[in-house]
Amino acid sequence: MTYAEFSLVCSLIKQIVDNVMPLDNPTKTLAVTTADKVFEQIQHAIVEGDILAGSKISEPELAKQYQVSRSTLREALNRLEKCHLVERKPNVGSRVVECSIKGLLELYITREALEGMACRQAAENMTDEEIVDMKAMLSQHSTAQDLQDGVAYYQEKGDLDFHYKVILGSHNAQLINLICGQLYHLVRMYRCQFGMNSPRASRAFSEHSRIIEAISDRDGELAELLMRRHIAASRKNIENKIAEQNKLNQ
Amino acid sequence: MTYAEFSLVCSLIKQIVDNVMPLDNPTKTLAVTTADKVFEQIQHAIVEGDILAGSKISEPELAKQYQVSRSTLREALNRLEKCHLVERKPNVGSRVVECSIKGLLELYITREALEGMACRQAAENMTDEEIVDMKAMLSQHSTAQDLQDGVAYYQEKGDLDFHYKVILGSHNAQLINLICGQLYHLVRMYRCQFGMNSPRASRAFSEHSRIIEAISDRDGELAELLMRRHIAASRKNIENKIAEQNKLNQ
DNA sequence: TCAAAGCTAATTGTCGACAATTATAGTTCG
DNA sequence: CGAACTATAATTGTCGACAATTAGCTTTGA
Repeated sequence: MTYAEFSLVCSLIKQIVDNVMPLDNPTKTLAVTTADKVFEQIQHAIVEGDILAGSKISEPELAKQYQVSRSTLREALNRLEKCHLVERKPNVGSRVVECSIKGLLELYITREALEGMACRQAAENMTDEEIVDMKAMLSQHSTAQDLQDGVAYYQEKGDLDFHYKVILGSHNAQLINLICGQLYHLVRMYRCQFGMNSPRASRAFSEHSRIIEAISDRDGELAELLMRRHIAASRKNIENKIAEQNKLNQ
Repeated sequence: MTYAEFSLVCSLIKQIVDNVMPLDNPTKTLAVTTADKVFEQIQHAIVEGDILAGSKISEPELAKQYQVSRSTLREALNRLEKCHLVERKPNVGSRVVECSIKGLLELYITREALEGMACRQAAENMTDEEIVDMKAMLSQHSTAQDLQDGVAYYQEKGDLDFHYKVILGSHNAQLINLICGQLYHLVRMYRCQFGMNSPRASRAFSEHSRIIEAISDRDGELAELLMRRHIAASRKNIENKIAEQNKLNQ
């Protein structure tokens, strides 16, 4: 196999992977144990609403459904609990987390705090290569409208890619773990369940580019401010939609 | 039993509990299952360094030591993983988390972000009763120097009480869970292992009272700013100490 | 002598069964 | 008729054993 052929195969594989599970974390480690695989399957099912939010989880039933023993399933449930997708009460059982408006707003408040700080840290700690890479990604996204099919999909992916790159750029393991490993599963769940493929795309793009500029200037304070505004704008956008809907219902 | 007697007993019980496990979270739910109890015991052992940081955990050994089956011990390990006190690699095993200076600083950066936001939310969401309660606590701490024994102890407890009250005052379940349920176990671990009964007590006290003032004025922006400075000051204090020690070693 | 391969021992992951707790349905009493 | 109690069924927690994987040591070959 020539190197050119090898590269082609690699890019094809990457494309397939991106399409099959495009919204997964960059922190995700590939599942080696069966509990891991079951965890991922249930995670997808919860995020996409195949298992209803707020519903009770029957251990024997799910174990049978996924063809594993109850111990293995419990192991999977433990990981789901770690990323706040299920809650467990001792001697009572597990429930899928509920999606409430209050919960959604609390999540955005928390994101504002954490990602704001991550952005400040990114301005301080990102390598020059990482910054170049991020600029390249952004300019690629700006010319990506010719990808006719699945525009909303690519918008969401573009947004996530940007945020992930900033978070990883903080080089702060604590922040990375909290945001990518825990919060973002919930974010994705809310996006799926509330059908939030936000129509803020164009504005978000210009906000993204200003944030990158601040990071590139190594201006941590500005970078944090802009990221917080960016997330707060999303939150207010949601609040407005809710207020609108309430007005219609009255 | 008269009501007066009942009250006396209650206060005595509270005092005992406070002394036995004074530094525990307000979010802690009492252990009902044996896995819970084992979890708490190992947690204490890790935080206080009885189980060395960075050391490998042998499941069979610990199971025998705590007189439980390996499944139960694994359940406990899962909860320890949830509060970032142990890390697990599939098919390899669990290790107690390492205490590094980098990790400590990352932890404080994260606290700054989260507690800063919690403080802003507290200014917006705390009830008047909660504010009164917090002011009372502060004035009690200011006159508590007559508690001769264990000054450092009471200083630490006072500091934690203050922070807990602010965090709970945010009324944001996400923030409360992240900070109290996860970060603070690590904070306590670092405090124990690095012997950090900070000598910033007097300055910290005045900082606390200014924060409460801002909350009382419902000035969220100022409250956040002051809390972030308060935590950043702790961090810088640590950084200075480390720099000092490095100079001595050279 | 050093590196690599193979083997043994120990550790982790998974399973099914039993014990303890909780939920449910039926019954009885006021 | 409704509320409280009781007995049964179902679910969760815990246990010990087996399978799969990894680590350490010995052996073999260059």
